[in-house]
Amino acid sequence: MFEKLEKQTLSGRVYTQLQRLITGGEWKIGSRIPREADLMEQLGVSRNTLREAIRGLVQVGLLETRQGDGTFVTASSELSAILNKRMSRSSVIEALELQHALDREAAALACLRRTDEELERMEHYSKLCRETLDGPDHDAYKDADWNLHVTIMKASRNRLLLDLYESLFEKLQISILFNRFIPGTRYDVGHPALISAIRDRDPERAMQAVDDYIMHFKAPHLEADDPANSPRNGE
Amino acid sequence: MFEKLEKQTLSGRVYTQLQRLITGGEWKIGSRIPREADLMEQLGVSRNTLREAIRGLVQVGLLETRQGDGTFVTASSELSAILNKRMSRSSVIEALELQHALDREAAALACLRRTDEELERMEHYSKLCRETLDGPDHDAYKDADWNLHVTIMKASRNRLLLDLYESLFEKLQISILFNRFIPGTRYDVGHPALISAIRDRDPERAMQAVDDYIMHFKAPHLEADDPANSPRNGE
DNA sequence: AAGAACCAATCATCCTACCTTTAGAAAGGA
DNA sequence: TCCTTTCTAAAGGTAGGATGATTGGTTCTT
Repeated sequence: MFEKLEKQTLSGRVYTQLQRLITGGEWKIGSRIPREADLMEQLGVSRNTLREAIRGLVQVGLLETRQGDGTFVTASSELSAILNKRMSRSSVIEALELQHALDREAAALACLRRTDEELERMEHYSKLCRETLDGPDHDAYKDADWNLHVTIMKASRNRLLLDLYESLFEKLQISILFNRFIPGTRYDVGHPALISAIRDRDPERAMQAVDDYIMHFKAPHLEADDPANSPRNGE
Repeated sequence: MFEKLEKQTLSGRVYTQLQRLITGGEWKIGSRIPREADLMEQLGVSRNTLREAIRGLVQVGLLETRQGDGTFVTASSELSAILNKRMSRSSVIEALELQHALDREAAALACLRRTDEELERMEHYSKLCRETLDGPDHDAYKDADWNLHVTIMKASRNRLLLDLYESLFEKLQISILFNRFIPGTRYDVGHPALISAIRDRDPERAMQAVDDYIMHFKAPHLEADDPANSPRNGE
């Protein structure tokens, strides 16, 4: 009969609006948001209402306030922010094992669902990896590697996997850099095998390829840090 | 030389205290927390400060306020609360694929890291599943099945996997129930094979067992709901 | 040029006041 | 007695002001 009318608190609506600005990219990560007085005026709400909304975004991890300085954007999605919080209590090993799980699933799904266009993009980034592996520009390799993985995630057609994966970003970057300087191994070794499997739509081989390169990443961390060896895994 | 002095805002500290009460279980899910006036007094802070903390917990998803009624506990961990928010926008298929990824990894790790005591618990729950599968008590089967999976997760010695898994609970329960009423298949089929593999510490067989039973769960959802068939996967 | 003192911007906290919603009690009518 | 309506107290929602604390930059002194 009637459409149900808005049933959210004012500060809740302000929260949503600000959140949209952040996730939508209007407010870039690292930038300072307008001061309280300006936002009060632009939004037409009182100081308390605005502050409650901002406090919510701070606790979720999207904003960070520094007294005497301003309020700054620190993350772009709630999931990624909370997962970051959670991740700070996790070991690199745990993150790697999660990556392993996600990579395997995505690789298998990508075999079934990938488009030719996506396959081309994978090959492009793989080529970039090869080219930058021994070069001086560490970031270039890192980016190419990351883009390759994300492309595979997207080809799996599962936003949930992709969102989780992107939230792992920071923790995994550490590992990528960490491993890059270990001599005697080429860490793009898994890429060609993986992409070839995805090209042939062969999930078994794809997962095997993932196993292989995750093993390489994991090995250096394992000696001193295997949870099986240190029962300090409590809360 | 000097211990670094507290560097958190007051409302931030209040947030942490309240959060501990929730995650610690002092404040049960569904219960109403003391009213603002009482908390102000007990914590020794002003209403604004308290409200900012509460607002934070509301946005994270741990609390829910109802004007004129009170404030109630709705979840017990930040990750699970946010993941629930996120999950409500996901299909059952996406959740199942994430479960697949987590189950596989946990099964493989459990092969390496399980204790004999954990193996016994798995066998216990598996037995419970068999006994309750055809019985009238749906919840008993659901619980046994869930406990079995969680035991495997714990045996993997990776808190991160376990936390994510527990956050999937609600969405996956739907699927478990959904599948239980499809005739002609016994859905505990995968359990014996999985546990046998974990007993023998054989990751390959364990993962194969996971593949098998997830396939069963997934099949009924697939016909109408394969993301590969419907390109409505955007945001 | 280096250091100290100052100042303006900004968030943090607290306070009081009033409004809106809700649940439940009280009153009234059938 | 039972149902409906009305009233009321309690709880959270919103508002605006006053003051304190921190930070970054500027200006002044040496």
